Amino acid sequence: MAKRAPSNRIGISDVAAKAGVSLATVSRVMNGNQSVDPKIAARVQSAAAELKYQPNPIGRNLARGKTETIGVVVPDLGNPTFQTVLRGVSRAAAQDGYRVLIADSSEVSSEEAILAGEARRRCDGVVLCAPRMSAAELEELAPSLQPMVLVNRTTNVPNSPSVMIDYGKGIQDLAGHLADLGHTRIAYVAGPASSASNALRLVGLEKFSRTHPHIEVVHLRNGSTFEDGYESANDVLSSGATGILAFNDLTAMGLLSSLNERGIRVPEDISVTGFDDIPFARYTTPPLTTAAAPIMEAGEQAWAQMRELLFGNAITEAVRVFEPHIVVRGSTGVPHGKDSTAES
Amino acid sequence: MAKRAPSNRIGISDVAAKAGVSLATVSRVMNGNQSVDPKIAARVQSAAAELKYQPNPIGRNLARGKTETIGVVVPDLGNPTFQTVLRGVSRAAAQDGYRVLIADSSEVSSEEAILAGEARRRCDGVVLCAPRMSAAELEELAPSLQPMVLVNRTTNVPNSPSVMIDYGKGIQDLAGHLADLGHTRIAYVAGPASSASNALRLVGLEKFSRTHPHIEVVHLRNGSTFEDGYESANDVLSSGATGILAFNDLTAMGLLSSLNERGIRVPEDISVTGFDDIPFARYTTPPLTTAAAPIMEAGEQAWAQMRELLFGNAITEAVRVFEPHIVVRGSTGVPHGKDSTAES
DNA sequence: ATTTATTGAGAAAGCGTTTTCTCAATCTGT
DNA sequence: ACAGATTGAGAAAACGCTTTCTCAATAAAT
Repeated sequence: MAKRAPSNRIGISDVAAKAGVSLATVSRVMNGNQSVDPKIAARVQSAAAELKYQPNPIGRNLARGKTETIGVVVPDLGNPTFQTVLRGVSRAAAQDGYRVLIADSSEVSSEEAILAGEARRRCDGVVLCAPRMSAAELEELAPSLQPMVLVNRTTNVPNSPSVMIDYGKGIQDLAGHLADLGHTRIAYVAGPASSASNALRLVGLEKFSRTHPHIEVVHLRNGSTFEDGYESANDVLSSGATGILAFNDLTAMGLLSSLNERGIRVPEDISVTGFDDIPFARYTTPPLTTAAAPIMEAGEQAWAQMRELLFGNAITEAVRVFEPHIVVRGSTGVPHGKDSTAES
Repeated sequence: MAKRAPSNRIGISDVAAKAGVSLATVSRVMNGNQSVDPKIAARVQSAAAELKYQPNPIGRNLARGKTETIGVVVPDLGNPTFQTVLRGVSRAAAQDGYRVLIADSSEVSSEEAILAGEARRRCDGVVLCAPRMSAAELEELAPSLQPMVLVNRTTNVPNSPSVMIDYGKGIQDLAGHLADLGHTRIAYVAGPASSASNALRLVGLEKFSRTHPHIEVVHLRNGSTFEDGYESANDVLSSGATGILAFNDLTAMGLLSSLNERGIRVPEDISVTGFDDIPFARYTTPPLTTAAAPIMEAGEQAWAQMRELLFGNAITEAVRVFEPHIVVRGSTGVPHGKDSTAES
């Protein structure tokens, strides 16, 4: 791009001309550099104001070698979890004057690495949500993405902090809640096998079983949608469990719906819990006991980690863990036959 | 930024050196310029590949005067509507190799104009969702934002296309559906007064009343949340209407919940409709009759409009309107006393 | 075989800033 | 008053590319 187009946009040189100073001085004034005579500074300021001069960020980016923008890579912008992470990151970053570029791989995981790389080149750093990416691929990719922070997974690549939701702890707490109520046979209606957060729940249940040997935990395969939950009813009933841990709120609602149609009372006959505390969880009949994951906070912390990487002195190597907190509503209660809560 | 930091990142000059050609040639090869000897091109390609050279988009942006990025300004990233618009824009733009920078004003409407301007300077164009901005302010802002496309509002500033959801048509169709079922007294439980889409619904109802003079339409003030819907039950019942048009699915669900508690049967005693067709609308009891707004399509079309502005030959001045389509489920039926549908 | 058209690649001028370098002018201390 | 320390502003180099300009080397035409 050479001498074409007289570039109507007004630039730093226009201001310099109007104020009768050099480009360098204008730049200094615009950046609040102190080493400039207040008188001249004022002259530049007013010239800039009169011309409504706005520095061109692109030129600035090149000169400074940074964009004040970070990329957020998500596998699916339609997924409420990632929407919320995105929102948390965006809000927190905005506080520090940073913007967010989105890279939605639309579930095409083969594109993920490329997309992340492109985003990284345009930005000062990347927040990566890539639950399905293999550990090996991540390990290879991570160094080229730094500064990078991971969401809901970790890697042992140096200088790659993470924020995590402790799904294992959440499911443990829910199981504990059912145990406290007196349930002795609990069923976990699992999510998709490929889901990383499902794996974390399984680890949590493992731990639960070890600390509660007298409680039977049966595992049922299932999915993550309302329909999956609906269709799990047969398995649930034949499992003989009185307390059901659904994979998430959606499947819990599906299950609730099916149980309701069959005339099975919740929580009198069967207790049901969800996970996530989506907005509608409180409006089901009965309102759903669930574990609320502080996803937005996680997003905000992802920015905090990124900020550490960008301007931090200390070498951050942290994994910040967020624990879901359970919210008890009407879908859980004392199992049939018992008539008093048994607090542990 | 002068001679500091030997800039470890490999650049175009490294490739040029390795391939034994000039920078210009490397650039030409990287951009698929035909006027380069295939032999040399191959040499450059392999040099680039060996060095894993990736062009720096920032330098490229400056040289080309464009970023292949568009900004999407939304008033609240937590609002499902804007999330969906964002997703639609992002997906469609990605098809053409464009990325999206998000600018969330977090409901601070005083910041909206500034944010939009900043986004514009970093991007090649802006998709603006600013339902609350005054027409005057928009008119003043619009020229400085172009190329710009508006979502769910219009302006008479030249070259400022829009995509719109026709909320008026949607509510008319829902009212028409109730009329067809035989309802003669219909209540509209309005949304927030400040809401632009509420205003559009009112206009639609106006039109409906004109074409259906024999049907009474009463207006009730209300809000946009589940709770608002729940609390509207008294007004609804005392209105004497048998068909209720709730502002949206959320308020409809609140109303449904309250009616259910009072033992009022839906749709036998009262028919209820929502608006939006949120994912849970199909899972209420009874499943909710509602109007589905094709928001994601609108987002996709917003990109289509933007593309026209960016590379289009014709001067686009279009307003693209998307009509909601009603989806009839179990929450509407023939009013008490009638026993057959009366098709119009 | 000589002139003209064509292809192809290098040199260099941007793109709009920031920042280093440089040097004149003003200030300090004695 | 004079050498040395400061302050302050302009000139120019960078940032990493793209693209025009220019010109040598071929191919085509007479």
